[in-house]
Amino acid sequence: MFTILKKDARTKARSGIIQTAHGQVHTPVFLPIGTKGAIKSIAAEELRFWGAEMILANTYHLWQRPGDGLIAKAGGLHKFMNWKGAIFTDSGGFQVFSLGKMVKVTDLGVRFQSDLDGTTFVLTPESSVQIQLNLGSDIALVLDEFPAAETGKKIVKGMVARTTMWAKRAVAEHKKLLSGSINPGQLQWGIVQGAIFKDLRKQSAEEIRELEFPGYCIGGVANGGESEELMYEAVNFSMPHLEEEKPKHLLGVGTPEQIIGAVALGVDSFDCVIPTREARHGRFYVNLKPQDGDGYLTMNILNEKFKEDFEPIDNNCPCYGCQNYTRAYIRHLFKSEEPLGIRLATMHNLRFYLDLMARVRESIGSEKFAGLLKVYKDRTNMIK
RNA sequence: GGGCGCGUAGUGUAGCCCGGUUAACACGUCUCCCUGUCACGGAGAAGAUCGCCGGUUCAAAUCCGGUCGCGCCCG
Repeated sequence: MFTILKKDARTKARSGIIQTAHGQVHTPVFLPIGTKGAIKSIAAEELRFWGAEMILANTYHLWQRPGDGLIAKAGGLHKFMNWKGAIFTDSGGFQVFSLGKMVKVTDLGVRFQSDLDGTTFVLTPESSVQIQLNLGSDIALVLDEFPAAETGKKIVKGMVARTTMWAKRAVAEHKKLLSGSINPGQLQWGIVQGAIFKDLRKQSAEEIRELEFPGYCIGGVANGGESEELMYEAVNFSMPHLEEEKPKHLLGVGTPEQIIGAVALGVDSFDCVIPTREARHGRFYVNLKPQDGDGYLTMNILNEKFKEDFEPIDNNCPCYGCQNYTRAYIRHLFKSEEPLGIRLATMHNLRFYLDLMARVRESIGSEKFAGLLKVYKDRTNMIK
């Protein structure tokens, strides 16, 4: 169930509410990534306190360890990790594909060797549904297949066809098992593929739309190497063929400017490793000073220029690290490989992303969104 | 006083015996990268007149002499 609250006058941006079995999710929204049932270094309560309403967890990793059976025994992933909000689960396909050469894809599913112990497993559209039902997530994705960057059209066409076929099987399996599962309120969303090809995106969207999912993902845009323009094109090629009143998620995206750009195209939700992974590598996302207006910059705290800088990362940031520690100290933590550095950076970057999305939500329906969009577009142009 | 060993980037070492293009390696330092998270990871760069002086040689970190410093042993 998705309710659109406001629409932007000049762009396709809208704000809304996704109703899940574990509460409301206000869109546009960013989902912090908790691959293995944990946002690295962050407790569920903290994330909740900062206003996060939905996180992404990963079917593949939880299936492999500790196993979806164990999580079902725990009463589902929400209880297991003590997360009171909504959970969005990936199908597991992306991780299997990223394992590399051990993978063999057939119509049945994806066969691969586990990276934990080398055992051969097969992930099928059906088993992906079963695992996600055991996890009890609120939004589950169907298994899909997608190409690496710069794959030929013929191959992509085959992947689109297989994605549709798998989606049909996933729908059937979900219908069969949902009512007896841990979370009977689980929603299943479809995924549009088709890489950068206009007609294939259209075909994929139309075929997936026929299956009457309550929401959609646009996939295959964040596998690296592709330019920002191609990414927006892939979104634009897909959106017109999906119902306006249903929520859309852009898988794996992205930088702040990419997210705002996609919001302007009508996308409602996002997930990305950037804020958390880059935090672990010492990069902080920092808003410009209030007098300088909207926009941001990044700060590599490992840089020598911060060695004797006794100011906070960001004077105007309410996060724990900015309220209590200096750049010099946090740099020291990173240099000394003290885990506290990673934790402070992760907290900071997640708050940056969450606060940015809150500002985006507030701006939609007023003149402000166009201004925000312009600032971030300028930044994109500047970077290019 | 005598004997032996060691002095090579910030640190620790390799190369020396059997001289030969821009002296190698690790850690550290610096910069960049990260897009449905095997990820506190990946890539690149800077940094040494080889303790000092002299000799042999076409050519010396490498061989020879001296010298300084450090360590150990014997008196």
